[in-house]
Amino acid sequence: MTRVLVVEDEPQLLRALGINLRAVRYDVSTAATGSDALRLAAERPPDLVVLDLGLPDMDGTEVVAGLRGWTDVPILVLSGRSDSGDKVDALDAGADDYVTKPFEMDELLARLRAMARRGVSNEDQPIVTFGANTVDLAARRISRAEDEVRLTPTEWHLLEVLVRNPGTLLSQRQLLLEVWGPGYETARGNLRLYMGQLRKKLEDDPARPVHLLNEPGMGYRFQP
Amino acid sequence: MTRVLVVEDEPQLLRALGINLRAVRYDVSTAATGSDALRLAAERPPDLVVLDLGLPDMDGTEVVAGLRGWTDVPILVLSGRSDSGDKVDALDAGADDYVTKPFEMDELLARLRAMARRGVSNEDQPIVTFGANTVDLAARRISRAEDEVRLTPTEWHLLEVLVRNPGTLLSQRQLLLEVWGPGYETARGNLRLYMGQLRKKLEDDPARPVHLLNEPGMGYRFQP
DNA sequence: AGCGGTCCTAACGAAGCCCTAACGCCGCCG
DNA sequence: CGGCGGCGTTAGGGCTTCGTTAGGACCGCT
Repeated sequence: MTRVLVVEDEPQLLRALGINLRAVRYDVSTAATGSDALRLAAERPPDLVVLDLGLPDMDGTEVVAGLRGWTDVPILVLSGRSDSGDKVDALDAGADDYVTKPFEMDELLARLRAMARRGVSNEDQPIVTFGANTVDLAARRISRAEDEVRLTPTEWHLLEVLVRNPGTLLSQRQLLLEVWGPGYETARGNLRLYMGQLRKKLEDDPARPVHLLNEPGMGYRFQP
Repeated sequence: MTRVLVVEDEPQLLRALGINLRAVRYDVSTAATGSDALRLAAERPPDLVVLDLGLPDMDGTEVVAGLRGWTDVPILVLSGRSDSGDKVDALDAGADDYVTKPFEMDELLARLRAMARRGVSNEDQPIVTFGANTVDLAARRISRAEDEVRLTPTEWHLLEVLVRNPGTLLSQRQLLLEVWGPGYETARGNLRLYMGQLRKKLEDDPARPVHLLNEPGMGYRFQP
């Protein structure tokens, strides 16, 4: 049976994860702190690790580094909305994939399956191509016709939300809530600004977007 | 017994909901704020959630997201006339159904039964097909014979109301109230206008509609 | 302190959408 | 046969939304 180590300090979420994972026949062990996690992993090396970044005792990056020092076990990171910086650091430190809270349990399970299937340390398919662009969400890189495209953190966040919902129309309220957080639901001008930036960097003809589309009065849509 | 969590801040409505739900043998627990709701749901996961969008402490979307982060429990949203934007966002965030205030208690109970029957972890049916059209309500997308059809916000709203009540005759007053809100009950010309737009975009022969039908003096009917 | 980069606000044409009004058409009734 | 009301369609003005540019505030870094 596949052994999963879940590292999560919120009891409710820990419980929910345990139930769901056991329901699909994983052998689950849990830890509430980073040090516990490292100790447990050393005692009985798991096949997969689910790691919340918001731990009380250690930085998520340190936990990843502590594991990566001696094992290639696939690590899936759970990141809250506010930890986007930590998330990037964790991926750089060697995590394999991530899911942003709040997440669908289905999605988490799917990503876990993908990681288990690939076996050891391979990338998921957070790689999306559209037009001349190749977007690697996990590595945070974009190449556009052999060139590198550089995006600011906010641009990344916005693009990420769009790319993760291909073909779906996202209301401006939804986007603002996801990217800027509560309290910015009315800053529509901001959204227009950053959508413009993305188009300028990613569209062949920024004045006539093909992939980053607006539907007046409704919201924006990413069309692969 | 089926457990229902009711999230409602108006005491009278909360009381009415409690009485009616208990009368039909639901096990009811209640919360007056979003944070209470999340806490209660975590402690004793309910089988159904009835959620008012107009809560004092949190945005309805956040509550839905907070639940969807770890559970697939069916969520029915109560939305006031003024929260129509919130309602859409709540559905996008993962709510399963909604009822507009003021509502008939019978209808709410019926929709609750429908959600319970579908059971946990079953999705809505946000995809409807009629004629050459495929309507994806969640993604806000319509394809018509390989082509994309673009609808304005008002057209979407109107179509949504019709599609959610297939085969049912909806009075003009009902439609006007739902789409345009109070104060526009007499703007019949408006309804004719937008019905025409929908027919032009969705019917094979707009002059001889097959799916978007009028019953003179009565109202309109959507025929799948 | 200076500087490059990022983020936010304000402002302004341009485009799109919504509503009102008006005109034909049809069926119904006197 | 003529009036009447409901329906469908078209056209135009007012308003909202969108894309874009410019400028200033706020970092972290040298």
